[in-house]
Amino acid sequence: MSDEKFKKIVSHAKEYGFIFQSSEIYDGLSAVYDYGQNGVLLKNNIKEYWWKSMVQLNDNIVGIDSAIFSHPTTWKASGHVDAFNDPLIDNKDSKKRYRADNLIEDYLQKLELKILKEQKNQEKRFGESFDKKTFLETNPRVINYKSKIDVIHNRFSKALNNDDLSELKKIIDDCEIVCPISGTRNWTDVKQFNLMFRTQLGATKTSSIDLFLRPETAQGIFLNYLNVQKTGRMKIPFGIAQIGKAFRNEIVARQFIFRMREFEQMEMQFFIKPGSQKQWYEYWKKERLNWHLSLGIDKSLFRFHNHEKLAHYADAACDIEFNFPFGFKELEGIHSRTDFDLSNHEKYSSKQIKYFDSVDNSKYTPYVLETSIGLDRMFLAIFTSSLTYDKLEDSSKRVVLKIPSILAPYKCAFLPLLKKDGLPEITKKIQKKLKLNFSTAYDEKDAIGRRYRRQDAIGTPYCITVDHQTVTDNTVTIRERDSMNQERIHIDKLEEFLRSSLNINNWLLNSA
RNA sequence: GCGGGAGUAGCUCAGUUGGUAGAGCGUCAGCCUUCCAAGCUGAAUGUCGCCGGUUCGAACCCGGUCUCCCGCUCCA
Repeated sequence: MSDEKFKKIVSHAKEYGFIFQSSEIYDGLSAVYDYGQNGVLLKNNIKEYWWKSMVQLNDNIVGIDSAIFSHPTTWKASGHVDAFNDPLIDNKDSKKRYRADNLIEDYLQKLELKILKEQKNQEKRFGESFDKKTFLETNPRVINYKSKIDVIHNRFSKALNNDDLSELKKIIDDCEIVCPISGTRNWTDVKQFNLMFRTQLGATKTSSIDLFLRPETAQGIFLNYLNVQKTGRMKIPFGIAQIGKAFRNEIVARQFIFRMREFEQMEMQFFIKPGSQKQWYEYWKKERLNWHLSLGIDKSLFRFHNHEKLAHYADAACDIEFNFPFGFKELEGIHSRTDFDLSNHEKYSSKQIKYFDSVDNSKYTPYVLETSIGLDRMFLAIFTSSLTYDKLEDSSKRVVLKIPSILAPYKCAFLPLLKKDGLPEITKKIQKKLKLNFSTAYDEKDAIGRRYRRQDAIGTPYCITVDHQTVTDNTVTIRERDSMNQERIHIDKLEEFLRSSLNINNWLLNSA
């Protein structure tokens, strides 16, 4: 059902020049998409709206644009070399895939539980005379389990350190680990999945070093923390914002532009005093939701989702989820990243990354509060929630992209009512005065009603139509996209009209 | 990666048992029209996802491959 809607969204995005599959003439590239002539305008407008709300309206937030390449040690310090490296194994009967390391860990945990069970049984039997220590040291079954755990654990950590995949498989075989679903031991080989893209810096083989394309933009901010803090004379609390591309070799990338291999993030790292993270976490949760609501999108399409399993760097984390056609999914993440990143970079670089707080003469590694929104997901959220099929009174239909007008690719379209009597020339003259300050479109082909519908389909909020009356009194009609209402207005008042209704800061202030 | 479904014009799709492709909408040129896609005239557009095989002959049958969708799996 929402399948249908999703299909329509994808085809509308293509038909009207918003999103094309990348390299389509060569059959495309999996999970890579290009933004078309209208898509790029919408995308840029989203960026601008975010950037202004973050950098321009907050005195204590500055922006940077860091390189996609960074020193390879960055990803060791960040934990991505470890965390983004998964050994996976499939069960051929149940067709389920597991992380090989998780299977072994689960197995080890089961052995521990067995020991505990033995211990509890004995406790029940002997009551107060039960001596835990001697029991654990002398009970033959416990000793057996323990030595088993030791052996497996040793082999396991060795295999992990050496990236020995066949040893992992062997451990799974030796331990007779079965698939929880099928109950069989019919496993494939263990395969290594690295979620980071590799590339080389340097033109010749001998002089080149291996690099990763960044899997998140955040590290570029952490690497520049000292530079920005010192040169910008920044005082905690302060933030660094960035918009940029990130790359992940997702095992399965799906759902149109929701999960792409190359994607763009808009994120802000807010540096704070240790201990204040809870307060700032709540602050940014509220702030970020308000930002979304300021665009006028239905409140019920958003919800918070708290992470139960936290990432390796976080002490609290939640997502702002959006109700996409395929359900509520992450749109933006708000993470309390502690001092994990900065202190690790401190460790790996042997450079001191500290802040001297002259308020209380303390010196500390700042904590970090992150807000990170997927630009492509934001695009998709706007696009899917805006695409509507109106039924008009005369039972005809129209397709309208009811996007927030400040995000629209074109703010207005200039349409001569007829393609004669000098109307096109007058129209172009009026447009010329406004096109410097506003993104505008011009169309003179076909009946006026058809042209209105064309603009509806790409979300143009206003159509300005020039007719014969314009020639005599310099007035034009402004037709509004959603209501289809028309109003006559003098051409000298056009700019003021557009300015007031499309003022970004008004939108932002409305949310505050 | 596994299982299921799909790929024919810009979009949505038709194509009977194999005989080298059509429709609607859209697009383009023009006519007509003083305001909400539906009037008139004319036109363009596809190596039927790609490669190979079977066949006298393949959009259709077979194999491989790429891509998309759904479900698993994964998701700093």
